[in-house]
Amino acid sequence: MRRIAPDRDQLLAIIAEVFREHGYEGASLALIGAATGLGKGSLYHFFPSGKEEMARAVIDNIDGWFEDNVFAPLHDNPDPQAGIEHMVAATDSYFRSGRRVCLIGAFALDQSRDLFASQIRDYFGRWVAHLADALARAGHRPAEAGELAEETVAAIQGALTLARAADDLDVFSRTLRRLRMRLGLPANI
Amino acid sequence: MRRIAPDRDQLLAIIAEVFREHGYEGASLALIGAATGLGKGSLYHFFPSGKEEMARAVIDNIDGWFEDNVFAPLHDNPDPQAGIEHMVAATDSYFRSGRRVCLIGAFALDQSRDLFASQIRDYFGRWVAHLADALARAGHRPAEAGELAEETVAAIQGALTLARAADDLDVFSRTLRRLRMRLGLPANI
DNA sequence: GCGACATTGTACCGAACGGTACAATAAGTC
DNA sequence: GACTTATTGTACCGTTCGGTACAATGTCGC
Repeated sequence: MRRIAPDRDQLLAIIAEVFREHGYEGASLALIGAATGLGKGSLYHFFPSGKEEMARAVIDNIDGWFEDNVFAPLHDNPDPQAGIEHMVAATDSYFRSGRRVCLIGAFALDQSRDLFASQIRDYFGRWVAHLADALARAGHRPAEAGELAEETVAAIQGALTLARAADDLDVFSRTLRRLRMRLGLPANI
Repeated sequence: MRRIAPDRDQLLAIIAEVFREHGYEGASLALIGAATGLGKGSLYHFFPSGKEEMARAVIDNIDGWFEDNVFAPLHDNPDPQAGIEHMVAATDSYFRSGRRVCLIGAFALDQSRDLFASQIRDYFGRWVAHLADALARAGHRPAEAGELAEETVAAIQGALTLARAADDLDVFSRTLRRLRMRLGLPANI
């Protein structure tokens, strides 16, 4: 019964890639069908409310990944520095060193933000909050920790945009290197 | 006869706003027609190659505005600090303190980047190059100036994304304040 | 085997898409 | 006035859009 669960993760990953590459409007059901190998019958079986439900599920899935691999380590690791280190590494890995774009960031920019406003706000809000918390525990003053957290998350988003605009992956790795320094992490791991 | 878009610059500004809000795919000719008050006959009269030509003209128009109001001051002002100050003010003004999104940045994220790749790369490349030049003239070591310029442009893009995601304009103004400090500008003007 | 449910392919819908054709009208210019 | 060009409205094109209907097939417990 529940064995669709592991498959569902793969399915959502494929659909996410289509949304990532084409945006919400540009990701047609034809593209999604071609990428997943599923016809409309199957797609509407798994997502009865159609494209919007697919996008919502994709965002939830990404949010869950970040919750497990980024936010929770930031919050749970008794050593805040180690948690932050983990965040940087997971971020680099997730965005494939700049090859991948942030789907939720891309959604935030156009009209589709209105559809998913609360999910988008929640995702970025939790990222900033958990990072600020870890920075505060690492010794930063609370106000400074909040600003540095916001600056860090924004820098990652901006680096993804700029890396894709310039078609130069080094933009992203340079940004992570600078952030690492600013966050008080050792230069190399 | 009352014209809604008397001159080309105003027309392009209106079309730009539609692309900004809906993205390239989402900006339908119906939306563009409604926003400009022009029917398809007029739109195809001014832009014979259709939507792609409209987008290209809009990007050129934005690029030209930045050339005149941001890049040239950075390059021409004999006082590099004053040029950088001008850039920050013009940027704040152009993006309406975070209310507006960067159309070219948004285009860079999805599939439409492929259509406009060279224009997008050029825009950001010149922004970074001119800012780096001004920073070098202001006393930064060349390598450091390049990194700081890249960091600054990326931070602006990221702040626009985050401000819209969080629906909080303060994100943008806080970012500009931090950038101002890092760029060696006085805290207040 | 059976029945129950999960999954799929396919044909179809109305609406919207980008784009074209072209005649009607407006605006100069002489 | 007439001639020329710029601009516009409208009807239309083929295609694709997101979405629906539903019968056929697969998969499972029993």
